[in-house]
Amino acid sequence: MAKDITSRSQDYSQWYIDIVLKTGLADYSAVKGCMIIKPYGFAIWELMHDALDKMFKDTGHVNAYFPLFIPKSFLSKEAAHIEGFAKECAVVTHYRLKNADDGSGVIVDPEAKLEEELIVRPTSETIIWDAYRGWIQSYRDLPLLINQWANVVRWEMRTRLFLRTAEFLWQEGHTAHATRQEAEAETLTMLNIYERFAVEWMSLPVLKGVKTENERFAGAVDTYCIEALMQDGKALQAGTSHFLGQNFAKAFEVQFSTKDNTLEYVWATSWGVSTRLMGALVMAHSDDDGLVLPPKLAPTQVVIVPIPKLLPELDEAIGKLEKELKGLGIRVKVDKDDQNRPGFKFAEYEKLGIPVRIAIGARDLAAGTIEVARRDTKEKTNIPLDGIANYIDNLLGEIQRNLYNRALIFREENTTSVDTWQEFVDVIEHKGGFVSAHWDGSTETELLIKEETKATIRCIPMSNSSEPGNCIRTGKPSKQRVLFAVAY
RNA sequence: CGGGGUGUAGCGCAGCCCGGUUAGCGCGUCUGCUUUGGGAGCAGAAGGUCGCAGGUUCGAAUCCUGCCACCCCGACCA
Repeated sequence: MAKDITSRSQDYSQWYIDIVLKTGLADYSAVKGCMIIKPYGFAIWELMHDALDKMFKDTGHVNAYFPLFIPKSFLSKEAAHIEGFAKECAVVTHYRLKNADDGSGVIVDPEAKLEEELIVRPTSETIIWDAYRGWIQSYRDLPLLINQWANVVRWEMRTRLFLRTAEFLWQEGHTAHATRQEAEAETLTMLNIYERFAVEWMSLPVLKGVKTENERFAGAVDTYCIEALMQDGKALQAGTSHFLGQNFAKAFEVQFSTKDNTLEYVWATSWGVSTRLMGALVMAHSDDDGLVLPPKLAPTQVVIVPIPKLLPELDEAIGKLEKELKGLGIRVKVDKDDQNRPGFKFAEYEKLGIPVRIAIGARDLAAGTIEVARRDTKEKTNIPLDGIANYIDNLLGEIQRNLYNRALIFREENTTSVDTWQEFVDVIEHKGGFVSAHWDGSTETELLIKEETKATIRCIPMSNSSEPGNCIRTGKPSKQRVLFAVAY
């Protein structure tokens, strides 16, 4: 086991913190609840960004940037929306500092009070819809498919690295459509993109579903989500896509002329994923030795460790191998550093989660093989040098799939269908994971269950078939099962 | 906002209860030599306003008061 990482069985929460801090993904900062994303962590986020950004653009979206500050009055225009965010907004009240008269340092200049206070965006619906009013006049202006990559601030009581921080990075898509059907289709298109990203890039199985009224985004008509299961049996919402109906169009008076020359409010969606995905990535695959990264999101996919002495012919063989791998588009690093010994490097790269490690020394050269070690299974194999690049390329694909399959099996083993309250409580308390159970559809019951067990309804799965039954808690009739879990 | 914890070298800690030379230890760093197929060995060296501010005392890392910061757990939430 890694020297400096707490084991999962000992303290899961500390394990997560150790992984994040000690693999250089992130660090705490001078500001409470805010984090520094360090170069290694940011490199992973950039790979996520690039993959998602391409998917957005391939489906017709364009990027733009809206202001960090939102006039206070905007937030109060949509009643449900403000209610959802009011408690966690940072407010800018002044615009100038000055030196204190007593020389004790700088103070806020009381003379420089803003006429209208500014809210640091917790999300950008309001400022964007205020702008859309001016951009949309006719059906010819629709659809409007805009995304922005930005930071947002939500003043959380309790924060956790990546999973919940006061400031975080995300993308937020905000689209406007002429018809309800089109907006609903857009909501689902984006949900499917998130699912595809989770599965294909993060090797993360996710469940698509609809949120209950209680868990819905403030201001949305429907909130769809992808939910993932972490290794400790807790659920994590990994992405959301909202059908906003005409709520924001009405709040911000955004109307358009139809072909029939009538005035109608536009239909809207918004959707987002955040740096929280980094947390999901860590908690889905990593182990007591450190990070385990899916190859597609690994900043370095293959590391080559030469075994000293680095004689000219060994150096030459490594150079050739590096070139071949790069030729296949593989992100490869050669560690010729003479300061650290191979054993140290092995441990270090395992900690960093690099999917494939190649060791090559004089012994291998003589035998015409190299040692290939995969991070996911810890297997080491001697492979002939001949045709090695293609072998590695395939191996990366296999690791990507293996991580997904492993996580999928874990989720299946940790999804339990229950029909009695006793079973429900027992599974939530002892086994964890997703619990599929009947629910009477009322918010009161949902809140009651939450109070009694800490479990919340993660979603009403979209794959659900209707199945009559009785509510797990109240016994009232239920049309279908929903998914409960204790969540992050 | 409640409960708990921490703050001493870059990192991890001891010392504090019971005040007293020059504040220690491990890791890391630097220099040199030997090493190198799973976290190297030896020798030497550098590195500290002991979280901040007061107080008690001949004397404070240590006792007292106040403050600050961060972390963990809980309530709230993506």
